[in-house]
Amino acid sequence: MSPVSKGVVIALAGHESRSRAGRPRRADARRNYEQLVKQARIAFAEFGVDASLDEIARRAGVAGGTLYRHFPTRLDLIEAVLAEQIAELVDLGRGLLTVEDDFDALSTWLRAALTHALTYRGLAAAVMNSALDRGNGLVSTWHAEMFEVGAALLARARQSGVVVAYADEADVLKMVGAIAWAAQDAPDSSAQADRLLALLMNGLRYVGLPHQTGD
Amino acid sequence: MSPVSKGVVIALAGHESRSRAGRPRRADARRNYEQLVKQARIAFAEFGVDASLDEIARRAGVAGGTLYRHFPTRLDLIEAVLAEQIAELVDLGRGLLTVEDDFDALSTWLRAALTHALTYRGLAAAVMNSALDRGNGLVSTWHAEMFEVGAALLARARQSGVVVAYADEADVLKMVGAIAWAAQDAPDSSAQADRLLALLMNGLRYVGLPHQTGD
DNA sequence: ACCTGAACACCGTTCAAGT
DNA sequence: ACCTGAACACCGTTCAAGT
Repeated sequence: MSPVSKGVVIALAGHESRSRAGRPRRADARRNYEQLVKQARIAFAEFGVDASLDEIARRAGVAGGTLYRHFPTRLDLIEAVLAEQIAELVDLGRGLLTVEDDFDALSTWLRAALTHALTYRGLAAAVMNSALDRGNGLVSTWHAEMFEVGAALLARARQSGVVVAYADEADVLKMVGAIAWAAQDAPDSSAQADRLLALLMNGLRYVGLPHQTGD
Repeated sequence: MSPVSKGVVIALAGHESRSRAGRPRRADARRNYEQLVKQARIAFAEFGVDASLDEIARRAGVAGGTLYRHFPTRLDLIEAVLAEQIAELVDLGRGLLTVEDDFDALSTWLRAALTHALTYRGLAAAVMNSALDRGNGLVSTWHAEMFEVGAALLARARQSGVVVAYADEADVLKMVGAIAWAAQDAPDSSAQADRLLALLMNGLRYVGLPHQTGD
């Protein structure tokens, strides 16, 4: 509610409380915006990516057209819902960059990224994935920041030799999203996610040359 | 066309050429069935899981109701399209069980499974994933066979000590599906799939105890 | 036994009319 | 500037009527 607590999100999203022209929003527009995000959050948590936009508008107490005015595409609405979570992930990552143990820092952050990716029934994973597909043309500013901090953590661990040299930044983040997607609807969802992450971390860890069978 | 070349598929699917009662299909019903699968294959390849069933029926020259008569759910239609590919994968796996190098055999099969999972715009990966989620209540007979042959290859490699002991059968197959999903829409799709599979194989390979940092 | 095609409920999207 | 609500095109699904 207060400008202070909303500061981070506004800085990242940049369209919560002011229109494209930069002027402050009309009171009803602002209220509608907030209600839409709130109801979208609930709907996405329940139904995942396929949640009905019509239903979200209805629950927010606005007509369909209003939803479209605020969020021209489904992705715009999704991003508004994810913004806060991603900002937290970025903050965590920056803190971890100062932690001594490179591998632990990377491992901790990837675990947090996995937890994020698991939210909203695989929706976050899907968005992460498509953001990574676009390379530099990432979906949003905060995805770019998320990528940067993850890349920094990996690069650091790689340079100090605890992680294999061929581990690519985008690949590793892709794997995290992939794990979330795979474990999403499993009966033992979070347990499986844990095991799959362990498999990934094992693949990342440098333990010397693998013994060759042939030559 | 000949009973011989269609033998495998019929044996697995069990509803191509005869009705549930076991009697041979009427000629028009059989023709419709085949046209529907053929057009579905084309549509799934182009649009992925979300291909319009209406459009498939239209292109097959039948009314909507006819599609529903043959394939009560979307999954039924998808399975009919995937049946042949999965049968080939099972055959390959059985052959690989007699190959000497355990790790190479597993690696080769997982690569083939990944190629399969990449078909139809991620559709095959999604079906594999949901099949694995159901555990013993797998989606279809041929998914059960696919799981069995993959599990056998992994168990063999694990027992001879070239693969880490904690590698779970379902987990590894899940990862293959996940990799396919992740790489699906990437600009360098197949190259990324290769790299991610390499990461997985590195995580599977047993190379001795990882060096501990703490205790 | 099998197919057709109309009917239904639901969806996302657009846009003229309002305030 | 912003919202409403009707209109549109499209979708999956059901089912009575046909052959």
